[in-house]
Amino acid sequence: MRIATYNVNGVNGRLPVLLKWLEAAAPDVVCLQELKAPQEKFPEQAIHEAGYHAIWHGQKSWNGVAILSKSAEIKELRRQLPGDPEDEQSRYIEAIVNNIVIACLYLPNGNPYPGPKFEYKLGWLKRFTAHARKLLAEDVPVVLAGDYNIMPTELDVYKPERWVNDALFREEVRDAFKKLIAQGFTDALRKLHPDETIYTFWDYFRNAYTRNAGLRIDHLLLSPHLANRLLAAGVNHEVRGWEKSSDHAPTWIELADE
DNA sequence: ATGTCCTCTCTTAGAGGA
Repeated sequence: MRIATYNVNGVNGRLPVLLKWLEAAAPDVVCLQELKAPQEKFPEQAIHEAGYHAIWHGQKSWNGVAILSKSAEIKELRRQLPGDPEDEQSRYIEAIVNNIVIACLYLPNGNPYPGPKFEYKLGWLKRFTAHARKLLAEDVPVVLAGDYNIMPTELDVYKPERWVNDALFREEVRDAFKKLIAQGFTDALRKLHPDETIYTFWDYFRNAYTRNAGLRIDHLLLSPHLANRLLAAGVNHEVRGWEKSSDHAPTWIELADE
């Protein structure tokens, strides 16, 4: 079973790229972020015609998350991160697919640092960590997949020294990621490729992709059950080179059948 | 500071976000 996460950066603007990738990679489950589309503008029909069921939580202009599934039923659990009823940003959706809890998240960017956006990011991380702890306590298989907007270590940044005061790499944010992991989650790509340079994002500016000036900010974290089933993990980095591509590349894992 | 590309609007240019 293959599960992928992909920040599409505009689900309608990137629809040809998304469909081309879905056909080529044929993942079983997909978490999408940055739909940048209101609920009613999600390209439901095109996704269905590509062979996928879908649930999504849209928002005008920004954010927006979706879960796609090729064959298995999607049973929605929630479409909001618990802990703040005031939070109206569409950044979280959660469902059961194939007996696995799939949490699809789009963590706040948090720039500029310091400021209210950075504080919002830290608050979101705190709520997310608490919710992830609850999921673990339920003792069910869980994947936390999405755009975390966090480079966990220096290995995940092309030039770490330039990013120390950026909200994607600030110490507070990396510490929060460590705490999340320490609860019992496994960073799937790092487990299988501990020393490799792996990026999932390349800025549109300054030919970042051709220079391979990238960041690893899209992650799939696995509960202990699933970490034992992990067979392979990688990035479809070539997708980033396609015309009219998102600035992210799809990131995936392969799990053994039970 | 800048670069690029998305979406939306007091729309065909500029703002805001990443």
